[in-house]
Amino acid sequence: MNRADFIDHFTEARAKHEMLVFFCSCEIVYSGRAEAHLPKGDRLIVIKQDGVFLIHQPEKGNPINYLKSGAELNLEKHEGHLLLKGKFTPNKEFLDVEIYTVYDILRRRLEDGQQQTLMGSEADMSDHIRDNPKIISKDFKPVSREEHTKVGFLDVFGHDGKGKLVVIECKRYTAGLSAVSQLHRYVEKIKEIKGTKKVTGILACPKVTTNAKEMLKGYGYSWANIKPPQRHARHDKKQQNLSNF
Amino acid sequence: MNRADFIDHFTEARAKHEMLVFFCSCEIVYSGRAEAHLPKGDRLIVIKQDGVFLIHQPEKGNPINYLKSGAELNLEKHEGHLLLKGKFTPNKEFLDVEIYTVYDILRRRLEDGQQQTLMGSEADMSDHIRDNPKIISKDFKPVSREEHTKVGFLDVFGHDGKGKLVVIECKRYTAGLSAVSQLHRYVEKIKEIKGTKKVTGILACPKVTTNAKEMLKGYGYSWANIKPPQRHARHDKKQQNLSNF
DNA sequence: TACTACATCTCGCAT
DNA sequence: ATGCGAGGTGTAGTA
Repeated sequence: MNRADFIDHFTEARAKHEMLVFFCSCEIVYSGRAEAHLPKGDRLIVIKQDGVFLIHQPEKGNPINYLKSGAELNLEKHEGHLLLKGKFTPNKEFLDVEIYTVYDILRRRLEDGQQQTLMGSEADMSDHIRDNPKIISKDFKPVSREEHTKVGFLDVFGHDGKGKLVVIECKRYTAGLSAVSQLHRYVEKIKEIKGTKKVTGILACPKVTTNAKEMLKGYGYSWANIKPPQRHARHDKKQQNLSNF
Repeated sequence: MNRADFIDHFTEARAKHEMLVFFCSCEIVYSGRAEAHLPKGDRLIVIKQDGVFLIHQPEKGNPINYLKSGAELNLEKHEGHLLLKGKFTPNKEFLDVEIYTVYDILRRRLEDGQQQTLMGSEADMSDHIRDNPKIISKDFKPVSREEHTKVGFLDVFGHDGKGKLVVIECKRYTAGLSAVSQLHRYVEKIKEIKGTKKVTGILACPKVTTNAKEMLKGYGYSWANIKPPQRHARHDKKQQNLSNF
């Protein structure tokens, strides 16, 4: 597309805080938390209303380059190309895009104040355990949930009714070595703070890797096979649609 | 835009593996690894050539909803709206988008086979330490780097020339509690495997959080203040441009 | 601001 | 396929 038209679109879109997307051929240099270079190719560039700057290749899910919300963007006219310079000052990050050809462009003010409601997070799991402690064991008595202390953030904390403290770490999917390390860190800290050795750990998750299971055993901790709660299992049935909401 | 035109654009774009982006008003339900609902609002929808399906709100960096590469997409005609149904079979994930209005649309086949070169990763750090062991300490002798063992993945492994084994974990930015836990896990496993207590850990990174520093000390490990190597410090100078490459 | 941990994390790599 | 850990992780929540 015409170079002068693109400059106008860019300038107006930024001034009016419109969403701006375009296809182009470009070459990219990123400098900041690392140094990166991407040779010339076709990409989708997205500039959001809040300054978010995304560059997508035609495949793969993640942007190949980006700047976060609040980035400053400037378009420089050079001979033979345009230089779109992005700057994110707080982190001293720079994203420079040498634009050779702009193929197509869209811009529009989008209105959206909606937030997504989500079910099945780790917080939902700890809620579920707190409300249904029997799924951990007959004796488990929860005391707190999602507690932020010097210890760390304990998903669920309680005792077994026989004087032994219990730390529960929830994971919504397969737990690996790092989950066991995390649990261990909490247990050790509780021991230190409470001044007792009678503390144990439970990993609550639907699956544990083999190595993690061994490591759990080595520490004398245990695994509670628990799935994250999903209220709406609509897609397991034959039919599902939006009107369920 | 016209509903029949949109259907044609969608169908052709998918058939020709073109990139397809459009602004629309829509309502969204995700079901799979969690259950989510996003009420009606204006969004940018991106469908990539490989089936990646992204839905962006007008602010914030991450897509509010998405399906990974390989998703199947189907457009159903309903009365009063279109229903764009995405399915990612491997994970039994479903993303249904009820489209009320399509404002603008772009589609094009993008050609890009380029890969980004990146400097300053954690691997670069471990390289750097291996080649310059003195930055850790006068005595440190590296033995291996980026080694996959049953223990896990050791960034750098070596000894101090006095019979003590040394495990080094690199972090490119601030190391927190989890980094110390990770290092501890490696050290403990090495002790077990080698059958010796003479093993210590070093955290190599430019910064450590206060709590992590305490935890390190508690284990008797140490911190090596090391920055990830960045060959091109162009933006620290007055001038930078793409032709440096 | 610093710190912590989740995430529909994603991604690559090695087994 | 599974396991494991990095990521320019991003993001939210809290002290």
